[in-house]
Amino acid sequence: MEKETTIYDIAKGLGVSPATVSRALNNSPVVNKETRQKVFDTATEMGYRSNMFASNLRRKRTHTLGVIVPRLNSHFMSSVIAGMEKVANEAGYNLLISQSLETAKKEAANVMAMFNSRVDGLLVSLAYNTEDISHFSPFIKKGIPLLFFDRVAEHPKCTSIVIDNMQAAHKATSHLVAQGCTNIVHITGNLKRNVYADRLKGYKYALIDNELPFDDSFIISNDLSEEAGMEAAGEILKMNPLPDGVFVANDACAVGCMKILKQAGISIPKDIAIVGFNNDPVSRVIEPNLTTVNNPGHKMGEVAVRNLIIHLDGFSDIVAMNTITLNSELIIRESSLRKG
Amino acid sequence: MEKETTIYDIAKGLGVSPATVSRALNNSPVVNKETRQKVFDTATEMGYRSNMFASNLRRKRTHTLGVIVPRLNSHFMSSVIAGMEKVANEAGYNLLISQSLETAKKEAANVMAMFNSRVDGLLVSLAYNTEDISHFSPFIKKGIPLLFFDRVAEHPKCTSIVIDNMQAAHKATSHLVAQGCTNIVHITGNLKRNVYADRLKGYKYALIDNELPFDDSFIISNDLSEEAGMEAAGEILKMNPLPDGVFVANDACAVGCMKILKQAGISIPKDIAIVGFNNDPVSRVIEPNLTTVNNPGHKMGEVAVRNLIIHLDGFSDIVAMNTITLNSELIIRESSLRKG
DNA sequence: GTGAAAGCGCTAACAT
DNA sequence: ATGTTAGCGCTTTCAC
Repeated sequence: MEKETTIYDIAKGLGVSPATVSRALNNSPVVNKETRQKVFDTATEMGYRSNMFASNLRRKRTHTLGVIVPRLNSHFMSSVIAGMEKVANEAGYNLLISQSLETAKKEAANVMAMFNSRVDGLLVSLAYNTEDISHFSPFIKKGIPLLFFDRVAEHPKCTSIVIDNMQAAHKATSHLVAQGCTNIVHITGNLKRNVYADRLKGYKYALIDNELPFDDSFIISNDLSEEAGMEAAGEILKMNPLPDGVFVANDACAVGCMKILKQAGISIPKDIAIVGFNNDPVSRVIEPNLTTVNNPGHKMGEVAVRNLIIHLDGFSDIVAMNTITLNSELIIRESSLRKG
Repeated sequence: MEKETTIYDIAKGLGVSPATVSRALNNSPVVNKETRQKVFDTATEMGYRSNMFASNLRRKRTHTLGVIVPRLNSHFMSSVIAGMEKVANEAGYNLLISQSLETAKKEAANVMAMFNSRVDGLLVSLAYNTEDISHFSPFIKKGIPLLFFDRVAEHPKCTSIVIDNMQAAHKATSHLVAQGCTNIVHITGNLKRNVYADRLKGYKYALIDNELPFDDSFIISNDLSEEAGMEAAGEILKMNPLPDGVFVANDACAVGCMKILKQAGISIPKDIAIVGFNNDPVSRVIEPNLTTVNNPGHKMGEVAVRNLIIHLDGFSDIVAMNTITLNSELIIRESSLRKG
């Protein structure tokens, strides 16, 4: 391994001081244009690369953002990450990504790892079964910005990026009502997570606002996997009378559900109309195409990182803006269209 | 922001030297058992966390692996990343992830960023239009391990992790032949990428081995997006005679193709049998379910990182093992089943 | 088994 | 506009 070039080598080669080289390399406005050009030229020539550790050690900033997500391999999450990476990369930040695999335990371990890696800020979407957020206290105590997205937690010091899940669910359910459904089942996940609790609320209030009865026995709660959707379909088929609409809190589960219903000879949307959530690619492939709520993952990732960086660079009082809500819209497809 | 505890604080509090604290914290065998215990105790008590920059600055290792992928938000890629993250996390390594967005230019920029971040190793899947791999030379020159996966490049100093794309494509095509197809179109991507070149070869040799003619006019080349698949279907519909089989180099494109063919009243698999590639979730949703090749992304990610780490820890001569081939299998579903 | 001290490469006062 | 200097927190010889 050949020796690394340092700013001292450049300084020596150019007959200037290391400080000037450092300033030039960091585009400090005070340094002479010509000097800067010379520094850049010899830096390239000598194969110089900055040593981020030395720099970080001095500056006490890492230019690295931590990201903790439940799982990486869902369409929604990978879109979020893609959006985050884009903005972070453009702003010269790195992303340190880890998955909690939906368990609070691994989430806590990841938080500590992020803490020890001294990330400048942390972006989190909570695991399925996280009960409280005390494991984030090292960040909060130290004043390191902590930002939640999608599956968020309430905390006075933290910003959240979300869509209006309640409103979206309200629209989705009202749409089913408008299509003539009066007997609507809702399939949801762990109600500790805001996204599912809010979607349930939206469903409930939509029924009430449309003067339809709300009944707990019409709520099916599971892990929202495709398999869970197939099982839920089994339950639905046993109901008497058969429901005429199903609002599912994600698309994967909706798809599983539709598969079984179709197998059982149910006509969608004629017998049962279905609405999903997320606008996953499968929603445009399943037949009939699935009505769903577009969940802007890529944008959510962009917004989350942009806000965090603005705050880190000192341009925003993040406390003043505790929740950022992105727009989502209902995408109506054949799975719910019974009229017009 | 309260002051960070350093090893000096621990040393002072304990009446020993910082050197001893450092040794204890790093489990050096020379340090006294009791001293070590005391050090650990006060470290915890004082809320000490190691400063990786100072440590890295001295040790010249980052325990960070760079990953460059074309896009993050495909099922295959996010599975790869999930597998990588799992193994890296367990081994105490961090992952620095960036996307080339399928352009050679951004890929080169990412490579430099990774180089400047001093990753201990680099894992790459090439962009769609990368022509040569000269932009990786900083890594090769410095002897920093460079590992390609899926979309790989030949290089004597680099290991590649792949599936046997040719064999998989051969099986896929032979399967179509076995189902009675004699007129098989192949839709593929940029032939500079090994994955597409090899799949084309497998298709070609399968035809030859089955004594069917190989004809360039049966090759459609595009970017393999769903939209491209829809356009390709248009071309197919213009062919006379109509082909009776289509082997597509990925599932997204196959799905787009199927949508249009079905709209045009073509019966799948009776009129045209279809086989895709990757075993994307959509393949189990499209109707009829798509026959496809399972591409073990999660495993590929695990294997790639595990190999890299073993090499970094000095237990393997990575040069001795230039290509690692994972198993893939043909998953036969209704889209190609015309017999039995 | 432990300590003293040098230095990894960089940045930011402060001085000129 | 540029130079001097003092660390950032850690590891690692070299002594003892």
